[in-house]
Amino acid sequence: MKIRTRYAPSPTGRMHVGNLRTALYEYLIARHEGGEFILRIEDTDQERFFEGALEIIYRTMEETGLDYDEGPDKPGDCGPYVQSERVTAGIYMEYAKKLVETGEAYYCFCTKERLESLKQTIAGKEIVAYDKHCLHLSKEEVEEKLANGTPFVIRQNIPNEGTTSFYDDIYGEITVENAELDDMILIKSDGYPTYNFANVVDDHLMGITHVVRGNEYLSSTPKYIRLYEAFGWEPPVFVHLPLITDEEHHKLSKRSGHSSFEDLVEQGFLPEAIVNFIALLGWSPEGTDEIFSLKELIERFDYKRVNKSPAVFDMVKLRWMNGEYIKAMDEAAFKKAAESYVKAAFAQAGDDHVVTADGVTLSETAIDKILELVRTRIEVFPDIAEKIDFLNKMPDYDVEMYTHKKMKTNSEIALEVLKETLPILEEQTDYSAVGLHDRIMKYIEEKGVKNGVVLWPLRTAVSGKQSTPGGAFEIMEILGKEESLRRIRLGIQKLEA
RNA sequence: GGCUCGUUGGUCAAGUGGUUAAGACGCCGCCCUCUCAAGGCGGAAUCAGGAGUUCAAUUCUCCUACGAGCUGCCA
Repeated sequence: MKIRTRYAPSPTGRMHVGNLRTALYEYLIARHEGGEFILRIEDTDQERFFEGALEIIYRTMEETGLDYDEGPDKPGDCGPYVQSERVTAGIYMEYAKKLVETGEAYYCFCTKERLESLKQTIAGKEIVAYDKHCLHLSKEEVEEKLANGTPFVIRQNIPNEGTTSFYDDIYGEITVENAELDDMILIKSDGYPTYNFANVVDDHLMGITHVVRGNEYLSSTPKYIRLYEAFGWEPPVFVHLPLITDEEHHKLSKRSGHSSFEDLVEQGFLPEAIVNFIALLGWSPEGTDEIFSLKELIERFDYKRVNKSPAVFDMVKLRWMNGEYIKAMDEAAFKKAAESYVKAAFAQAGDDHVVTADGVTLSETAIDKILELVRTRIEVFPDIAEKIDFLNKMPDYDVEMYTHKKMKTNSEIALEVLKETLPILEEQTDYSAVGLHDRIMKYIEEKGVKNGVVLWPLRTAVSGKQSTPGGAFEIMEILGKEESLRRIRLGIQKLEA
């Protein structure tokens, strides 16, 4: 049988990484076997509906590469793919009534007040266990209330004896006492189905073979099983996924600031890296590889290897992985993605140049050099700003910086070196890194000192920073002759003061 | 409270009735080197606790502890 999985988000906001991982695994399970993957929108809660959330879902699926075979915007044989439209079509009410007819469900007219009176507080939590009050209404009473328009819900009728079991492909056999199962609402008083009911009906009607979802549904799955049985339907394969938590081992929440795909993209992460990273949260492949494209994930994904225990979302490792993706990008793609961050680090920017706060115009080729230098030094694009701030504006630095034990320099030596190299650099016309290198190395050789003795002061003078992407030559090449000399003279001034 | 699930280094994790208990991130050190990265090499660090089964338990069983989820006319 062909595998069919579905991703069924509700449009309530940004896409949570837990949901994204569920979508990913559903996609992978289907694609690995050459099966089908569909998108269904579960918008049965009108109150939580969020304008624009649908677009977020479409865009996220697109950016992550999770292409689906059927969905609201990809008609198939099981439409409509939006639950509110299915409500209009009367699908859920029809199935709910079938259950009422067979005694598997019943109308409930209980008021909010009565339900409230059933509420009890246990261990600080309010708990309602419905008492099947309306199950005992006579047929006539029900007809009458229905006829005079009394608001109602339809509840599932679960017996108080016996047990219900099911097999989860990850967690194994799970059994629950029926008495533990509340008579959950199938159809709400507004005529909309609850998630629980719509999910079962749609999964069956849409031919879903593998239901993949978060761990939080594990304990309510027996109720779903009873629904399948009540309808006489074959339950699907269940694949429950472990939770993704924050560093404190709590369910990843919006407060963490990186709970959604969109948050992560805003922070400069690449969709490919995010997908790769979350694929490894709760699943691991055979072997020790960790960097996988979506295509490779499809080939290697075996859901039987999914873990049972929760996984902490580790930003540090995500950052590392993103850095790996940055390093692996081809030049053009990297430039496209990083250029705007480089330009933003300067006072002014044009199409093919940039002007520093110190008034120096840097050409397109200088920008390309910067891009190259920065590439292996960042994990996320916003890191660029801090790395190159000194190019935009010469920082005010302490002369102490010229003293470096390992480089065997101090203020006196630095002053001497700067004074000696200044005329050489004034004469020098070739300001390419190679040209500068050759000329200065010649000087170092003549002087008979270690490289650091000369290069540390030069780099310091030209950058004013303890560490920089690239060395003295690269920086001078980018800055150009005039600005480089200006900075060196500034250094001499500082050292003489 | 009840029910369900989980627990291998700080984190992601492999793994098995007998292993020197993989690998990755991070951390530390060394090499390279004009700084910082990158790259290379190496190091520290793990089977929650207690019983039981067994010649042998990280692995199987039970208990405890801890954590999480559910207990909504949310999904």
